[in-house]
Amino acid sequence: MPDSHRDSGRINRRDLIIETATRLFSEQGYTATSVRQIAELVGCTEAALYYHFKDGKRALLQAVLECEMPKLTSIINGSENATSLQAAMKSIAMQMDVVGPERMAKMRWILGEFHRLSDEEKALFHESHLRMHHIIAQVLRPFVDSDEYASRLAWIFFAAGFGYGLLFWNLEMQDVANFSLHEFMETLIPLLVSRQPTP
Amino acid sequence: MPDSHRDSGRINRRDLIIETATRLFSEQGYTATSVRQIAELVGCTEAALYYHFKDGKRALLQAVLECEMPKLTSIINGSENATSLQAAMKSIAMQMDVVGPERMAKMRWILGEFHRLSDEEKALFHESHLRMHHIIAQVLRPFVDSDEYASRLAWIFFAAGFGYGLLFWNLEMQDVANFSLHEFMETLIPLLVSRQPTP
DNA sequence: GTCTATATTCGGATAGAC
DNA sequence: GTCTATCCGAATATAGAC
Repeated sequence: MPDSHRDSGRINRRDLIIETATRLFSEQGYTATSVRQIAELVGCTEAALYYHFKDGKRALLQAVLECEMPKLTSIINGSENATSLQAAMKSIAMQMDVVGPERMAKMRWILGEFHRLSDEEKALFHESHLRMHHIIAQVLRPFVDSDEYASRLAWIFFAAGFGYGLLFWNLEMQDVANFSLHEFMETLIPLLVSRQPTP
Repeated sequence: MPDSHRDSGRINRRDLIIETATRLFSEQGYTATSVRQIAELVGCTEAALYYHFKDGKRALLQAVLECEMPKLTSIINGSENATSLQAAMKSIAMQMDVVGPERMAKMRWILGEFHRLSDEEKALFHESHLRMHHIIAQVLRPFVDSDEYASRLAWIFFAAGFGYGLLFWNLEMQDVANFSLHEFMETLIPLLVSRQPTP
């Protein structure tokens, strides 16, 4: 990977292309987005785009997938020093609200495109989500009896938050049902902290 | 809508087209699927397809969306006469396992395509999911103190199951993490039944 | 209802000049 | 690195014969 330096305050063209492609793929889907359209929005020609991504559209997809997968874990900021299970979960839930529509759009897109990705591309997400789960489990660990239970609780919390986001933000259920993320978490978290390992 | 009768055991061609389109849209996405390909699989020409759907591909999408939205609620079969909150949830969870990859694939596809649908098309799903939530809430209602709490619990249960399905089946986390739907529910349900309205 | 044939537009991709 | 010009295949859609 070549150094992606900035020249005089503007990000270089290659990065701009990736950025633009990410937006368009997320909004329209991979196949529905044409190289032509990306080039237009970037402000260059298709030929220029093929200079940066020799293998064409597919290489661009690759780059988009590899890019900005990192800060998924930033969701946990500040949760490390929570003093109770309840506080830890609340802290994570707060961060979830900040994820915002931008990242959610990309998530939604990948969800739809996932089964068509190659094994290597899939592995990227598996790794990223496992890391995410692992960090949540670590944050919860001090307040439960076993690693095993921390892991389960982390999956449940992850899945519930994920499901809420998709139902209410992605499928726009918020337009027809009154249940804010805050209310959701206010109801869920007390339930999740109510018990230790299997009764 | 004209009568979709069968002629001598075979479903009529219009229905066959919808069925085929549903499969292809789910697998490849709307834009990635060509009218040509649908016609080939159906075993007719594009022209024949345009006879059945005068407004072309978009009309086909419409038909696919309107079709088979019903039996979402069949998930609740047998849960009506549960004798405890725990039993009711378990019963619903069991049915979820039966939904199978076919419906899940369509769900996944719609999730990705949703934000590009028209308001009328979106309304179809809002209605369907609200009905789903409402039925779950009704099943849970006898075992909790208020309609309000039944509603919240139903959303949580819905979102958690939804999130599990997408994470483990759709994003194929089952390949890299050991957490079966059974284990998930075995852990979640006891937590959800542990308390009544806000403490 | 279904076909053949065709119009037309748009897609990804490349060659070669600058 | 970026452009102009171009190739070619595939897409949606329609006309008109049977």
